[in-house]
Order: sequence, then C-alpha cells, then structure tokens
Amino acid sequence: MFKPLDAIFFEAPTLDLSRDLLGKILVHELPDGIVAGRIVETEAYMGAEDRAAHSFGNRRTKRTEIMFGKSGLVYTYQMHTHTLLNVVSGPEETPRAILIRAIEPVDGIDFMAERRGRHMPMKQWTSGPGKLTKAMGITMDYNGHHFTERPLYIAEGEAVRAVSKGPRIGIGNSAEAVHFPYRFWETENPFVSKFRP
DNA sequence: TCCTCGATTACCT
DNA sequence: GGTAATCGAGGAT
Repeated sequence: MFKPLDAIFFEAPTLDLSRDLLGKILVHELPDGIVAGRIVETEAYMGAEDRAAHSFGNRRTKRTEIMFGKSGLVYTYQMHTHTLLNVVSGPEETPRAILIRAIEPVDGIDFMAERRGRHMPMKQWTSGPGKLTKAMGITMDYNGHHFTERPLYIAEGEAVRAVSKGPRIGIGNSAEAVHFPYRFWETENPFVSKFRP
C-alpha cells in the first residue's frame, strides 16, 4: 500500500525539500491500522543564519542535537501542551529542519475522528502542527527516528496543483527572520492552517 | 537554582 | 480579541 521514500529524497536543498514535501503522504502504521495524511503545508528553518530556528548561530544543545544529524531524521519537540513534527534537512553538521504544519486526512479517518473529537469539523482535525500530531498519534518518542523507516515514514502521493509561499507563523520575536518567505502550502487547500492574528 | 518564554490550541467574552 | 494550559529548554544568577 504505502512505501517509504528512499533516503536520497531528503537530500535536496532545504527550501526545495520544503516544497517537494507538499503532496507527499505522511504515514503512521499502528497495530490497529494505518493513519495517513497528505502534506499540504510546511515551513523551513534555515539553521545557523535563521533567527527563528532553534539552531540559530549553530546553537547545539540536547534539544537541537538531532538537527545536526543526517537529513530525513525526525525532530519532535513540545510546544506548550503539543508535539510538533519536523524533518531534519541539510548535510550533517548543518542544523536545518522543516516543520510539517498541516496534512489532509487520507487514511485512518476513524482513528483521527476518535482522537480529535467526532463533533469537530474534519477541516479542523489536522490544520495545524499540534493538531496533526494528535490526530495521527505521533509522540515525542519518534525524536531521532528516520522518515524512511516504519512505522512512521513519508511516501509518494498525489502531486500538488499549485504552491503558494509567504512568511512563517508564530515567530514574532525573530527580528528580520519574521519576513523570510519560508512557509509553503498548497494553494487553496482547505486543510492549511489559518493565519494567527 | 531561579526566571522567562515559547515554530500552539481551545475556550472564553 | 484575550488568555489559560503546563513544562522543559535555555540563559541568567
């Protein structure tokens, strides 16, 4: 059914990879079945030169260590009460990452409905970085896992129709980096996260 | 040790 | 539009 992409896919330059991830399928294989969603929104964090990145100035700590590893690794971290999911990018020692901000549910609809609450409109199940990890059952335990390996991986999907780009969300205290156009999304896809005022 | 704050979300008014 | 939730990372002391 779904098959992990080869590791070479993740070796593209970070901004190219951010765009290439759109349309790909994020898959989580669980004992009870498969949960999968098509990636429709991403944000690039450009490491040493990017004030909004955790690894700005090559800051190397227990938390950011994984970003210095090879491309395609999973970087998860906690934001308040939520888990956020990133794809490590760039060669080793270049601490870049791509935040997966939204997916469009493809498989495991019942599982997602159960986890997000059956009364919530489907549009709101996965339209945000914290929402999609909850919907798909992705936890901090996957930090350091690789996206080419089961049970959590990225597979080929239906190509995007059109791509938009613009400034990233929620990085208000990042000086000049606030304006960098590092957010990518599929134009007019209803599962893209809403801009936060 | 102590303090501040966050790559968010949901619920309140 | 405002804010609580909720806790560890990161920097200051």
